[in-house]
Amino acid sequence: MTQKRPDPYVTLGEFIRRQRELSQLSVRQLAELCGISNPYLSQIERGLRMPSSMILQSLAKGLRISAETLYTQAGILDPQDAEESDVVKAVMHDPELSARQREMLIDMYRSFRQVNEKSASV
Amino acid sequence: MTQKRPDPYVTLGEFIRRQRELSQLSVRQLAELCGISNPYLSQIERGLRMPSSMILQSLAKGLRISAETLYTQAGILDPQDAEESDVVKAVMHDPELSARQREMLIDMYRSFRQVNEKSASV
DNA sequence: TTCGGATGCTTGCAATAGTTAGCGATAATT
DNA sequence: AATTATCGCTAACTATTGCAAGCATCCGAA
Repeated sequence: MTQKRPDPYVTLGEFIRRQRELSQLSVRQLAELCGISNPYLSQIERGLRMPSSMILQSLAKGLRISAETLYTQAGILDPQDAEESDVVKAVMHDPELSARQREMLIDMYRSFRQVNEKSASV
Repeated sequence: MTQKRPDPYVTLGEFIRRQRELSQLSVRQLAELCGISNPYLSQIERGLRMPSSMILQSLAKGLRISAETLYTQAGILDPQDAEESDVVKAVMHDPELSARQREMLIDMYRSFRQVNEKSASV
């Protein structure tokens, strides 16, 4: 556990917006990717609408994130998983990788996190 | 691995009804337990209505089943997610990465695995 | 400047989720 | 037999989701 969590109390909409911006997508682009209308996505991000299960599933696919994570963010699923540094742990425990491959994956992961942190602070 | 599935093609409603009957509950009883109206539960079980995320969550609690199981039954969560490697799952769950970064990590991981498989078989 | 395109947002409207009231059937009690 | 209670379901309604059309702003090119 336990990297620091960005914010314990983000709403689903804020989370989606953040993910979208991290992916450098406009509202319209993500909306089309998910097969939903752009005004509706805008409303979801601002918390004016509560998307149905199907819409959430589409959003998860569009953002390439697990639906469970979205549900957890939405407060719909119990937040027992949703760990951040689990990536490192899982990589470390995978017996099918070589030591060198593990190292590369972890380095790459950490550099991504670092880059994101810097761009987020601006 | 995953529990054995009762039936490959049960609908969400059929699944809920079966669970309810297993629990020896009437429609009204389960409905009250979940805080929803009994006609609505009846409609869900017969496949006439598609419950929202919140309702599904209530049903999961009432039936003492993990919400993920219900979501999978509803075809909302991909069952194949459960079969992914821990690394892929962890990457998919990481909310701090962008969609593109996740994709790159997963691609890289898979190519590693593939390379190892080939060299191992020789 | 003026135009064209991309950005996010507002506004009605159609479709569907979810409710309250109540019906007909069955079963147990009096 | 009559009453009472519980069963699942129908009907009619309200509330909310999700969409198409369009507005206002900004930015780069002519």
